[in-house]
Amino acid sequence: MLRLKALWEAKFKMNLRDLSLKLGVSQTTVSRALNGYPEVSEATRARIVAAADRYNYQPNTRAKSLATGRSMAIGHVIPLSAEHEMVNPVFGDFIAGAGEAYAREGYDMLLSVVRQQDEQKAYREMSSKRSVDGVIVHGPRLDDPRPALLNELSMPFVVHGRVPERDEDYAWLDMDNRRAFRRATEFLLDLGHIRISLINGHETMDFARRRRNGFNEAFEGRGLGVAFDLQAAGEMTESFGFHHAQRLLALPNRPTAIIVSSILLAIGVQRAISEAGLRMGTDISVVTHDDALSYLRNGDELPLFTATRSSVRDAGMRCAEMLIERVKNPENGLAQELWEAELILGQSTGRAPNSSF
Amino acid sequence: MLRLKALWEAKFKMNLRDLSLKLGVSQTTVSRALNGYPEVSEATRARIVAAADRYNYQPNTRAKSLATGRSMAIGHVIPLSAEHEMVNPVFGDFIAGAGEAYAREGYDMLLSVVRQQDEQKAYREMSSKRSVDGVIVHGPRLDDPRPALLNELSMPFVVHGRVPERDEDYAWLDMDNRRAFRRATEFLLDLGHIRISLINGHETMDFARRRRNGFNEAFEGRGLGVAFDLQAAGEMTESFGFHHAQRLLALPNRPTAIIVSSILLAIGVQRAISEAGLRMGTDISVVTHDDALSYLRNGDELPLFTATRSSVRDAGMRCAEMLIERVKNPENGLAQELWEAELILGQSTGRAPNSSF
DNA sequence: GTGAAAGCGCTAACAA
DNA sequence: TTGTTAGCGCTTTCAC
Repeated sequence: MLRLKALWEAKFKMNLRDLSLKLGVSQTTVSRALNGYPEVSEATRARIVAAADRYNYQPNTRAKSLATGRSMAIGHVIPLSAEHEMVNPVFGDFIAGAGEAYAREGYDMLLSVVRQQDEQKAYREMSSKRSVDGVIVHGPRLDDPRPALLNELSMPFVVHGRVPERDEDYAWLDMDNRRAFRRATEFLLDLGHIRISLINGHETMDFARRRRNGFNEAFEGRGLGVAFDLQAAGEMTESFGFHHAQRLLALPNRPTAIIVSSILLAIGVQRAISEAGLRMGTDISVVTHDDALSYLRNGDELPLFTATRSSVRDAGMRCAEMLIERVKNPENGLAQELWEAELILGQSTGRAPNSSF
Repeated sequence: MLRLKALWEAKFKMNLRDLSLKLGVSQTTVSRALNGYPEVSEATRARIVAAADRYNYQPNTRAKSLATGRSMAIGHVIPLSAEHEMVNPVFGDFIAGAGEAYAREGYDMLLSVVRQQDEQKAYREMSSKRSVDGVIVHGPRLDDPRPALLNELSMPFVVHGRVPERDEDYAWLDMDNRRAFRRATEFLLDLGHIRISLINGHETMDFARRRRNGFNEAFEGRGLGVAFDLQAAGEMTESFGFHHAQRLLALPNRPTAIIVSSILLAIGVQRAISEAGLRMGTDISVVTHDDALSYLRNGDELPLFTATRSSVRDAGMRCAEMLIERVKNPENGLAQELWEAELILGQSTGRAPNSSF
């Protein structure tokens, strides 16, 4: 049994010392060879690389980061929606993209899911425990304390989104939500819709404010008054979408189009429309956020709006790249990128039922 | 500038040595006091704890795990759907639950998002780089090589779900998918539905097989033939749900009820129903998987089926607890838990339009 | 081009 | 009850 263990250890739990002993060179040389330092003869390097690979040697990350002072990990603090205790579904897509960048660059991804009241503590801990080299900030809010906190902690970070009224002194990547919602609204106005409703998330979230601004701008740009009675903001849940859509559909002068700000809201809205016996795309147009990729693969036209699953994924990858860049070269300037939202308006966004087109 | 940095370091980058020097005791004593060892006088412990807290001292995790040999981190390897390059949306909920358990127990959560072909490499790396103490296995498949691999690597693990035909020699937690789908189908049969369709995920995924088995058992239990023409399995995407539902609805003898196996499929199905001008719950019943919590908070009846978002969250928490337990006491037996699915059938699952009820 | 030795920040025998 | 000391596995001067 003990022999078996020893054998097994010999095969798998190889460390730098073991390897250097086996090769008859010093640990230093092995380390240098494997880390691509130039002062190793090509012959030795080749021998070492071959052995490392033959014995399946991988450096112990904990030892490595203790020695280098870099943890080679990036932290993500995921806020749990307060009322709802659930994670925003776009998060999975963001992570998929970020994960790809981390894998490529040799970073680990550390996740911490916390309630909002524990958020600051989570960042402080990541900092004082030295568990990450940088963090991605998700879901910036009005008066968000995080950029200041992270600067105080000297923790490199990139914000996915922007803090309202404040986008000077930190690195961020954001979709142009205002522009996207303006374009979508204009598209519906062009089709002859006038009674257009917006079902949005709470405006403590930056993107929700920007989306409403874009929506309003479309009306103002046409010299039309904004129908404030058709705007709503709430929890981005199926239930809110369902109930609010029911309310809208029961209106004497109900909207002919609805712009929906999130996927969960959209599910509820769809259900309300279907239960009311209305046809999407005929009786009522719905512009929403969709699983674009799966439609695109089928060559379909999309019932689509703003940050689609695949663009969130791309954003995740880019945020990760920006942060890694920042961690490696802290002296470089702050990258700030505003992305054009993918916007393909199709099938479910038909004409207004009584438009003159 | 250098002075500022020193000041700052003094305030935040406190380490064990600094703290012990400041207190005039040895590092050992500080370590012992902070880690709750009994052989420290209460007076010293109190002083030390107070100072730690005053200077915001947190042990460096990398150093700690190098010294202890435990990394205090759990790994999750998230498979990216091959065709689709997206993360399954239930994943966010699972993570939320798991994250809570990790936070409570002082573990970090390490995520690695990989394409299926790189999956084994990801596990091997986690093992050889010593970055985690254990892993959660997601989405077990037919002939899944992971349990064997992880056993070979002596890496503690818990499977969320089960590997088909094989549930003896590893720890797992699964929803009783078979039973849940049988109950849901029976419920529809009781309401007078006969033409019931199942839109399922690919049967390489264990839960999909079990769900179909449950569905079929309900028919068999009533002495009814199973309508195989109404069963479909495909990618769990909105697009597949949409197109397949369109096909079903165009049938001369179209189903009066549809059981849908995932949230993305359901969105597509809803859209097809709405575009066809049919009413959910009146013309056609849909049994699906939903954002239960947001409805429950409103005291609504649920249009609900099997692993709801909140039960996935609970499963995540329990899997994490099982794994932590296993990491701490490897000699204990393998925990295996089969959970009853939450199942509240409501509003959208009305009677068959021409049933005799 | 290679190696010896110190040290990253912590824990855990072993002594006292 | 407290302190001394020797690592954990790696990187990185510095000397050869």
